[in-house]
Amino acid sequence: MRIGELAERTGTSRRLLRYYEEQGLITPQRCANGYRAYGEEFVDRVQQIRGLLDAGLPTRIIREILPCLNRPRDIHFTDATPEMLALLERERDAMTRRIELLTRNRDAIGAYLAAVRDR
Amino acid sequence: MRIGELAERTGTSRRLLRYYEEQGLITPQRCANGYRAYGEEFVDRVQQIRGLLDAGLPTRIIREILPCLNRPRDIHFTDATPEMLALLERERDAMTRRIELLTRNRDAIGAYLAAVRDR
DNA sequence: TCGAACCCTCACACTCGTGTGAAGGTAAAG
DNA sequence: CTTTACCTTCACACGAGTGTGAGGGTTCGA
Repeated sequence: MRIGELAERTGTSRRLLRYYEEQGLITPQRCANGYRAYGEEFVDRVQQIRGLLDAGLPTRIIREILPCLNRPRDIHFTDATPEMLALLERERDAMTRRIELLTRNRDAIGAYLAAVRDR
Repeated sequence: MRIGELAERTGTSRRLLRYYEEQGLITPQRCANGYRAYGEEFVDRVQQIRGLLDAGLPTRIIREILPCLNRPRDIHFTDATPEMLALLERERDAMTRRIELLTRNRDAIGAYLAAVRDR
């Protein structure tokens, strides 16, 4: 798969895919002509990256935790240092707080919309 | 209340409060000496702004929808144009998608942590 | 063989939410 | 009166994401 197709299938721009690569988040193969070649698994990978970025994690952290998360079954325990685990716990808790905040705000907007509709 | 106290009570920085003002999200009074003077209601207001920013809304949008949301009971139906309502619906739906994404990612991290713990 | 639609790198520049620090005014307490 | 802890504005900088354009290569179908 070349960059255009991956961009289309993940809903990102080519630009952004190159940016993620520059940040060390994905490292596609290269064809003889220099074109990037992505496997099927990159679709999921990119979506996970977008999810984590959206969760507020900086690329720096994502780069570190991605190796632990990218194999759904065969988890990499090896490179999970204690610091890494503590970091993950903190991030998970921050995400929980974030989800609550987001839910409250969404519901506030929802309540407003409902009130207007019932007017 | 001056800026320092508001910053402390809302968990933001003074810098950020000035930025929100610059963006037209809050407009505190001014004392004779030029100091910003905030009323009690700004605590809630700032927290709501932070919630919406965290939800991914840009200040531009927040500036528009805040007048509709800032009075919990006495909602401003008046300035809720159809475009505004459509915007709010879109944002609410985007927030829902965002919550789902965030939850999935948090759970993935949680599952990883649980797996490591059970090793 | 030509053109369209891809791809490449490099680079400048903008937005948005923040941090940080400089240079200076003010207020209150020792 | 001086120190300390506020406050003011202004400005530079960063990270993440994104647009745009220059200058150039590749692939493929008409």
